Amino acid sequence: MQNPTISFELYKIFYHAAATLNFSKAAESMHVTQSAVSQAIKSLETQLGIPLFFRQGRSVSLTHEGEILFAHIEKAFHFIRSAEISMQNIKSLDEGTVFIGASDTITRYFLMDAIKAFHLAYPRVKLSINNRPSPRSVEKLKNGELDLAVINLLPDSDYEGLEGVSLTTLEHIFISSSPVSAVPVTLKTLSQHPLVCLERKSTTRRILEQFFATNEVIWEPAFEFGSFDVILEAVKASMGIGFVPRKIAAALIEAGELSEVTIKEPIPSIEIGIMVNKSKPLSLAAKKYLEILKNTGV
Amino acid sequence: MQNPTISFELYKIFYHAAATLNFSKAAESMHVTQSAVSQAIKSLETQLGIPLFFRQGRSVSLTHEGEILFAHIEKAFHFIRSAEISMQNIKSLDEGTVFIGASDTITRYFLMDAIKAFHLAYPRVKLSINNRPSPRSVEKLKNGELDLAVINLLPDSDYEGLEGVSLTTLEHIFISSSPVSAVPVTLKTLSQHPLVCLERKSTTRRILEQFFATNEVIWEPAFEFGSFDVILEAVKASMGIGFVPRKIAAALIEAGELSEVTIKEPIPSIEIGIMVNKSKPLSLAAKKYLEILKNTGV
DNA sequence: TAATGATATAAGTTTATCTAATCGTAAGTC
DNA sequence: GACTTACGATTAGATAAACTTATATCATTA
Repeated sequence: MQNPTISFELYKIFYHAAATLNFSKAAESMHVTQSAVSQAIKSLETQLGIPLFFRQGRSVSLTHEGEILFAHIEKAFHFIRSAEISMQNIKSLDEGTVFIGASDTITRYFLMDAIKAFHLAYPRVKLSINNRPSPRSVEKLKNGELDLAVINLLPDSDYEGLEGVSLTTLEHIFISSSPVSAVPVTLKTLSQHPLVCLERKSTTRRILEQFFATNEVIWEPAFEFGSFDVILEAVKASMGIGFVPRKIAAALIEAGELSEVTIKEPIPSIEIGIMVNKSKPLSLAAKKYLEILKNTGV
Repeated sequence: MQNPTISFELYKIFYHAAATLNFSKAAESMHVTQSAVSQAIKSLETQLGIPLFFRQGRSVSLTHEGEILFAHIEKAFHFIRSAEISMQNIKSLDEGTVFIGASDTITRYFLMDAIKAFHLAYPRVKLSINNRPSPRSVEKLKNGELDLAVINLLPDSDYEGLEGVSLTTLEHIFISSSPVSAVPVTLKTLSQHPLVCLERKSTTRRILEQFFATNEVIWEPAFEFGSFDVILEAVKASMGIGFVPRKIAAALIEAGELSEVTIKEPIPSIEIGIMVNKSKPLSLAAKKYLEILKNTGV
């Protein structure tokens, strides 16, 4: 006798009936009639083959077996209630997490304002920022680990299953501690100076290599560092000419601590884009973050 | 927006779907079609207003929110499952408790065999024997604390709401350490001897008092004790003539350690009966115990 | 004794759930 | 690359479950 399992809905009704020990009040609290509760309880008792209540006159009480059942169902009920509260909170942005992938650089220079604004607007929603190089973020996006990723859009990459929009253009410049020339110099001229750049696997480095290759200039970096911070310091210390996104050097150039070295050849720029997984529905929180990110004029 | 609450049944379906991450398999395990699961999940997502799964191609996975929901629902599910297992066990007499009320004396001399037999037959079912005087057992029976009570049936008691059957008749006799007379003596004669009897509130004592009163014989006990064991010892020590249920003295009379003192006047006897609460359904275990009790020739 | 407060029951209706059939799509296979 | 398989979505109609209304029943209380 493989029984057609008992509907969980009956347990909900049982919970209310057992908790109040009054079918009419239980019915009221569930917005149904007393008759419905009465029938549901009867059905549960029949299906279990065990009487759960005993009715004496106008009051009902639990049988011993009913109490055993209630002890279990009560716990189950509370877990379901807390599940529903959790879902409520997620909807009202009172809890939840947005999983974001982005490189260190992008996080620091493009996401920070949005992160701050989001936290101000929805202080209970966590932002889990996964700092990985763009290709890793793309992977994680594809297998659903991330809600969204802000990455360097590379023309030859495989973005199947994803979709996104360009957020901004990342312009690169050369910088030095003091002006090199009043007029733009050629790349060839520039390559005579020691160059300070990011380590090999980075996007910025790839841009740089491609730039030299396209213009058929032989070069070699004098220094390689892991972060733009260190590069800026190195350039300030006159160790050489640096290659960084304009945005990163902007403040220091403004302050007169660094100078831009203009180049005759047009420096390639790259797109920064927001990507999401086409088949993964965006949570409300993620949508809100996206909104803020797009509005926080980058 | 006071929402018509979500059917718990949907959570059951969600549990299976999330646990297998395969709607078809989940459907199979619930003996429904894949379509039903698909629709139920969709309905749950709609009602919650939160996507729970993301479908990419032929595989589904949980969204972050889906995982949060699952974490809760999983626990609830297990509690319900254990509730159902408990109910199963109760039905198969693999667990459960029978609550029985009876006086010490009745328990010892009338229930013990049945208790042993029951325990042998259903070793996992507990017997909770509540040893109280009969009137207390009747009270507890009325308010549902007991499944059944074995009590002295007194003609003037209020057994409303209860029902029961007579189990046996409790015959009382007088006993002494050695034969008093070859022929029955009168109650008056007997009252000349020191009498050893049970304490005032007991049923046996009441019977005795009533017996003397009916026959208009003035008397006073020489000794009052709290249990029949002590009375038997006192009589054996020739401290006086005792008044006890025949059943209790039978073995000792048989062994020649005590003698019955026969009386001219007919000694009243009392009925011992099994009572249950009319409106409280008997558990299967209680039914089985009753059965055994009735068959264990008392 | 009548009124009240509670549950049970019967009949009919509504609603929710399920099935069957079909489609769409990604992933394997030859 | 075409074929096949595995899986989920969708639709429409069928079925069963759940609910409501109305009434009966019963014990308590006024």
